[in-house]
Amino acid sequence: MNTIFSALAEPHRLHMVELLRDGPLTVGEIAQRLGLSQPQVSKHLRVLSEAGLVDVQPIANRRVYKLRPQSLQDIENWLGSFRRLWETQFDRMEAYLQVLQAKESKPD
Amino acid sequence: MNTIFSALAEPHRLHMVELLRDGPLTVGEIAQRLGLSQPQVSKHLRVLSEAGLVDVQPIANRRVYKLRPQSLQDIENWLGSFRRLWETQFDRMEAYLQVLQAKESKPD
DNA sequence: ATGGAATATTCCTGTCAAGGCATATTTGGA
DNA sequence: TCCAAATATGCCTTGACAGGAATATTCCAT
Repeated sequence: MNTIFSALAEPHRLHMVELLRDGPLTVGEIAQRLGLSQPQVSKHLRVLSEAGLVDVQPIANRRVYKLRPQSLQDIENWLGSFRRLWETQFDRMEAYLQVLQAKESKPD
Repeated sequence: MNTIFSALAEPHRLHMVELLRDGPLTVGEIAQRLGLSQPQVSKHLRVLSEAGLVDVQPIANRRVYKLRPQSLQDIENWLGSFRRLWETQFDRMEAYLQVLQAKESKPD
């Protein structure tokens, strides 16, 4: 999970992921569309690959990169544990303040 | 979106967010539970706050931090645009390979 | 076999961010 | 008013990472 967020933290990499959302692309195509150098793209793709966000498929000279749906599902699952935060009115702020108050008047 | 991922990319910050999932906490409590120094926690909370991931509520001496559900919803929405990747069998790899083949035999 | 295209890797450099420490700031209590 | 607790901020150092240029690698076509 940490690795995934780190990979997406880089603006160009995030952009690349969003670009691949519409289908697989080769390194050169990505470089061209984003106006980046080829080595730059290769290195970013390496990071994305190691984070499990993309898959490679060598075709002759080129390498076709595509998103790996599993990684996005991982994020989805992680988000799931927070879902009650906005589905229910799960705030607990008031309850917590009372706990603080209790500690005020009766510190351990 | 970029800011959010950057904030979550830091292991300690990710840990803090997961800690706040169970309810609001003060700076000191977070520092204690994660075994971090107080300034360390304050600085990380600042980043999380600027990314819109947490809210603060001053109570006397202390500051109670809580998750901001809206930010998590933002991630959810972002993920939404990728959902068809795993809901439908949206691969396009085969189709793309044919496009590549076409370019092979007929380059521009 | 040779050359050229597509991609990966290496080395180098500059930048930025995290951690540690000290210190400022705010607040309540004696 | 003065002190102590809780938190934030500033300064400094160090490590990691992105970008650029050059080079290595792989593959196809001739």
